[in-house]
This record gives sequence, C-alpha cells and structure tokens, in this order.
Amino acid sequence: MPELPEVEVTRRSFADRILGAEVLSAHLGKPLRWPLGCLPETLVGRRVTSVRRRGKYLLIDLDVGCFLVHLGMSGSLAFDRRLPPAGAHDHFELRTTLGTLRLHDPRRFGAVVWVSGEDDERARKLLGGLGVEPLEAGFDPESFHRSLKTRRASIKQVLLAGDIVVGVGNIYASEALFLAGIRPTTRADRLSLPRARRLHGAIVDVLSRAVALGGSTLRDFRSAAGQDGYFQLDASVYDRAGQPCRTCASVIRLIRQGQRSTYYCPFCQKP
DNA sequence: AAGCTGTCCTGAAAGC
DNA sequence: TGCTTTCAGGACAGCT
Repeated sequence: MPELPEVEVTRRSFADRILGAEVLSAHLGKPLRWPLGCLPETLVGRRVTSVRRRGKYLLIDLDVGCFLVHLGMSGSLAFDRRLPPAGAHDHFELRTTLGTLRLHDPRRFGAVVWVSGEDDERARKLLGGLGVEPLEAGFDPESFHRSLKTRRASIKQVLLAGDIVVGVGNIYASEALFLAGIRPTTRADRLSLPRARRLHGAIVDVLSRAVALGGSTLRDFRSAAGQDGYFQLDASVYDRAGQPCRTCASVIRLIRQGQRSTYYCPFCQKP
C-alpha cells in the first residue's frame, strides 16, 4: 500500500514528463473518496506547472488551481503517451498534450481533489493538520522528541496519526520501530531523548532506503512508469509473524493496535 | 485537546 | 467445487 516512499517514487516517475502539458480532457469513473470539486470541462486548456508531494498527497499544480491526489491503499498512477484501454478500476483520467495520467484504484480509498490554491478551504482541511516531512530539514531529533512528549498514545499509533511526522504508514512504522529497538506499544511520551533520536534516525533511514529501492511491492505497488518496488525483499518484521527474527531468531509477533496489524520482535524491541 | 471507534471499498484468502 | 465470511489498510467524521 502506498506510503511516503511509494508516493515519492510515483511522483518522480512522471513529474518531469508531464511538465508543461496542456489538459485536453478529464474523465471520472466511479466515485472516489471525495468529489473532484470542479466540473471536468473547466480543466481543459490548463497547463501542468509542477508535481510536488506533501506527506502521502501528490500536488499536481496547474496554471490555475491544483490537484491533490491521494492513492489510498490500492491506488496507482500511470502516465504515458498511450495507455491500454481503461478498465473497471480506472476512476480518473487526465488526457494532456504530453500523455495521459490515469488513476487505477480498485478499492477507491484514493482521491483526486481540485483546489483553487494552497489556501483553498479544502486544501487547508486536507493538508493543514499534517506533521513535518521526514526527509526534510524540519525533521530533527530534538523537536521530534518534544512533540512525542505531548502524546500519551502508543508510539506506533502516534507515528501512524501523521500529525507529528507524515508519510509513515503501517509497514514503515513497524520497520522503523524494529530498527530503533522500540516496542510499538511504548507510550510516545515515555521515550527518552536517546531513544527518540534512534527512532528519528530509523525513520529517515527506512524511508530513504525505500525510496532508493523504488518503494514496496508488498501489495500491488507500481510506479507510474510501471516499475515494481523491491523493499519487501528486506522487510525485517512486517508480515513476518511466526517467522524468526533475522537478528536474534526470536519468533516475530503480531498484535492489533487501533485495528491495525503491528509486527515486532519481542527480544530486539524493548518496552 | 487527545484519543478512541466507525466508515468507506473490493480482492484475496480462509472457512464451511 | 463453490459459496460465504473475514481481513487488509489511510484518514476523515464524530464521538467521548
């Protein structure tokens, strides 16, 4: 499922190729998570000026307005001069002078939302509460530790909430906590500065490594250029319940936190 | 304010 | 074999 690395890999796979494209038409399929927010025909003639990312959202800037694209859990984008005929799960298509951008999303947790700008009410609602970018300078160990001090929930759930640091989803939360040697059930506000530092480093490490490897293919991720990701080849704990820890051979455990699966090593990860 | 729970959706896998 | 049930997950709405 797309987390920050998958979204970033998707962005890089078409950002340069779509720059300057002029919209020829826009088509909607079945309803996605939210309505588009404008009439598709009003998009004709708009030009793509940049493709950015904020958390797990892609921001496709036009000369007038911007698309916020979220891949949900089963979404993927394809961009090419020619694409195969649209299928049952292709729910948004933007034909441009440089190619067609298409959202494929079987479970339709994803969304494409047009906003007039960053201060648009819907843009503020969706982007306003997001935490810092983990791969940018604003993410530093000391302020991360200070933020964690305000939260009594488990560290795993605080990471997933995305209001302190964005982009860490279910897979990478388990992986980062393993790397940091921290039990996922540990209360966020009980983490010492050294342990918060370790976690900070682990998050940066696991996310940047996943971006470099082209994202995770644990479910069905593909970049917009059709490349598979390879991160699953070295997942330490995710989806490995009952298997031996690669570090200490203890049996990897599976628990539920907030109706989500969490995987951890009972020996390597301390409460 | 922070933190729960419910909700959306469908394919895959498990259960009968 | 074929049907039914369960599960997976991101993130918002609406509670407490």
